[in-house]
Amino acid sequence: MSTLAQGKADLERASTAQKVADMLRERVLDGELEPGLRLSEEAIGGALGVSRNTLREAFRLLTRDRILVHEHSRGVFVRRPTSDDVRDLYAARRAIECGALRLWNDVTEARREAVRAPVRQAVARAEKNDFSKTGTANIQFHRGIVGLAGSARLSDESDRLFAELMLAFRVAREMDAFHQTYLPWNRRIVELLNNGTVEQAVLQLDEYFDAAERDLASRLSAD
Amino acid sequence: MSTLAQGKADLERASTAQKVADMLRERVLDGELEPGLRLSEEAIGGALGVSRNTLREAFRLLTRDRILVHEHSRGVFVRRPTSDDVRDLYAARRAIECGALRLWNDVTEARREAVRAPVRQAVARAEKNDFSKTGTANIQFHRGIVGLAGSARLSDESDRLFAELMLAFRVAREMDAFHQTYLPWNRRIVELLNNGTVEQAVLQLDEYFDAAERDLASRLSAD
DNA sequence: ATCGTAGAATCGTTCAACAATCCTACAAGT
DNA sequence: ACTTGTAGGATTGTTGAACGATTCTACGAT
Repeated sequence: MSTLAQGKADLERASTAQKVADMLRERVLDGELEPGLRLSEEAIGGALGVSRNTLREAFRLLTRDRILVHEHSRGVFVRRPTSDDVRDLYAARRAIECGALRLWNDVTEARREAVRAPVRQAVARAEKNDFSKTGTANIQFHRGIVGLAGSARLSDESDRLFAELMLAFRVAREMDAFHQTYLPWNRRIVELLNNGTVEQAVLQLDEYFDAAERDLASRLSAD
Repeated sequence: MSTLAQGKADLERASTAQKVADMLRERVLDGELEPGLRLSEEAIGGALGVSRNTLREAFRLLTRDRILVHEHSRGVFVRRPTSDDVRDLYAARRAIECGALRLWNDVTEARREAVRAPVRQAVARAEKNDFSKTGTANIQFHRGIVGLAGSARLSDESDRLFAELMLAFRVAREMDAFHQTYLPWNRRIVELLNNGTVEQAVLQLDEYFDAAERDLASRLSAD
């Protein structure tokens, strides 16, 4: 049954615009297309071999994800988050994740494990001096927290917030070092959760956001 | 300054696709276009005097807002929320609004007033047996709660959730009566907040979501 | 140095066309 | 009666070209 559902999902993923959007999203998040860069319809469309109309549909999709910004009669640009954007992003995450973490005792064990596992793995890698996937591990931890709420819509929106935050990290040029700093924090939160002191964990998460926001915002405003 | 910013916003609001999307959104939320209805590109485009490509851009915008659903090679349809959708929507609202309400003591007085005012007005109208705007008042109350978080992104996403919920109400055919039922609840929450017992208010809000979700979901599944 | 303007480049929108896909209805077989 | 197969029509997906509208660039005037 699940394989059939998967197959159906694959089939539905046709749409040229969707594929173009996926490719562009990857390029942006990988850093090949730098924040602030303008994406010419003619240039990109020609390079990818799709028509202008189709490309514009792809642009719309990425604008929804806040990866691109659209300026009327000027074109689309790779988003370049400001310190105000960072403030807004962390305000959203604070409400969402603290609200979700509060539900810790009401959810299935599988959902709780989705929070613990990324931290456990990150700790294991750190002990072997392997800091390669430290960025994605941190994000997995927070995705797990959002997942506690049990809403696909909320998880999707959070993914968009994370993607936008990745752009901010790129502008601040502090991607890896940044995530690395906050592994101890994640670890402490998981310990508090395992001890059953959920309210304490929420407060700790709140403090994490304070610190992270200040750190990132200062690097951006200095620019 | 604010008038200049307003003027700029008006100028930027050009875009035919945007205007078409706004018109269609209104028609759907007013109930002229019923949930489940298929929107033919040719028919709608002809009636509104816009080309197919422009109309398709408008469709994309409304798909982002979850007002329409797009099925590959089949067209776009007015969304028809299921009981699973309702479950997901309330799960998202629970996390967001409970997370935001938690911040009651940390925000400006203006933000707190945006929560109190809608309830006060609704109470005043109810005493005069005026139940005309009871629906929008309830939504304004919850918009105020989300606003406590201070994130434009979160408020925008919440508006999308509210719009989707309006569609669910329409399917359940219980729009006004539904909102009316929950005015006492809102009132109690505001009282708890004014008493300084924020944690109590959060719990009360949580219960409200439980009751509202059960109520609406049962009406949908019966259909 | 500031301002204004002509020209180039690019976007916004429309139109027409064709391939790909879906829906409908009807015929054939069990 | 129920499923299966198959044509035909209708609708969507995508392309390409075209033209007015807007923005950008560079050059010259004050």
